[in-house]
Amino acid sequence: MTPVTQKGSETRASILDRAVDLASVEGLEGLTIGRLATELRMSKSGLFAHFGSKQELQLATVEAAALRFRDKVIVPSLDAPEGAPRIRAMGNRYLDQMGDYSGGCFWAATSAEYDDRPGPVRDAIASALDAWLGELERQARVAGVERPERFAFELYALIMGVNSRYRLSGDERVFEYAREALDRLLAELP
Amino acid sequence: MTPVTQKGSETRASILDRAVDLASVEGLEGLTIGRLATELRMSKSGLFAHFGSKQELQLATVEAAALRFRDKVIVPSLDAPEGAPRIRAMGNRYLDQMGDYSGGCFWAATSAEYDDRPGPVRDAIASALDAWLGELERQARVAGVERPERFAFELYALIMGVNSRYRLSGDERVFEYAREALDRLLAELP
DNA sequence: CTGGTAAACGAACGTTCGTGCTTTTTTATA
DNA sequence: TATAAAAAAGCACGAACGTTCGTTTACCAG
Repeated sequence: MTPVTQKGSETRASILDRAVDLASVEGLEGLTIGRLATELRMSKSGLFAHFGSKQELQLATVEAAALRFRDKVIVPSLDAPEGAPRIRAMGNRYLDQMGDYSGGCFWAATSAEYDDRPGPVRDAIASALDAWLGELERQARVAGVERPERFAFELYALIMGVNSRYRLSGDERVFEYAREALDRLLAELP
Repeated sequence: MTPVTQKGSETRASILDRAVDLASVEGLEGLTIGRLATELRMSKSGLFAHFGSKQELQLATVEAAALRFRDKVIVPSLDAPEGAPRIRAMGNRYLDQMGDYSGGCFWAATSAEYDDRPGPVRDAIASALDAWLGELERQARVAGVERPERFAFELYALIMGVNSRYRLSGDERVFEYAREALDRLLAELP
């Protein structure tokens, strides 16, 4: 009979959960199988067997980060009506989550790490970010923005800028600046 | 008699020049003494002797990157009058230089790498970026901007956003978006 | 109870990392 | 040109990296 939950997939999920946190701090190259195993009180080889190679672990980590992003930012914003309210909801969700204890933004860390490093990992990161930009653009279009790609870029830049400045200088005023700038962007709507 | 140029300091300079390029791609952790030595056709130990530790090499690399930034972005902008014209000049210089040779922006790569990694290297990166933000802020103040810190943050976010998006997606429209947004920011001036 | 399979393990591999020591080569000046 | 200092190289180290191997444990089907 087919078991309802395989033991292995639970382990795999808990590995990836920790891997996303670790990679947010150390990067996907700095993410080390040995360290991951130590933190999870597993053997290196046992952990390794779940993925077969470091690159497969990295790709699985990117995928897990995308799922977490969906859960923490996208899904909770679906309550808000499409267009301006949802844009505001997503922006706020993202900014809120950034102040968390968590190791900073996975996407800011890894996209900067891989932007000059061709390969499947970079491609996975790029397509996840493209999807996020695309969603922002789609909502901007619904909101009646005249140039949705420009709008999406500016919003993206603001959010990444907040992450960068807040993480490095600890200056909390940047949250205020970003929310004001978002207001200014949304105020242009017809 | 005092020699006009010491051999060692030339070598050191050429090491750091290459180190900045390498760190822009691989990060300051991925910057490896062995690889640096191989590329410069030196022995690991000979190169190592110039710095004494990897951390000293990293700190010297940050310093060299700051000097290069000064030469490529700040100094050429000093022709422009202070205030709005100089802000525009610095922004354009930065954007121009970004399309240059591969390697991307040293500061974008390393600040994301070290924002969760306490220590002297992080401090050096942070203070260099603070100086850059401070200069933007100072020019904004001269230009009569009502809230120079907010202005400086938005400009910083735009420039880093361009770097991030251009490096990852190759979309050249972001340059246009950023220049438009800068125009919009400057148009608010009294 | 038995047999088979999935999961985790411990040990070891070859390589590369940063870092010491010692020796050789190069450079600058008396 | 001789010589002392500076620069570079050679060699070796312990640790950590990703990876492979053979083995042991846990679980479920017959």
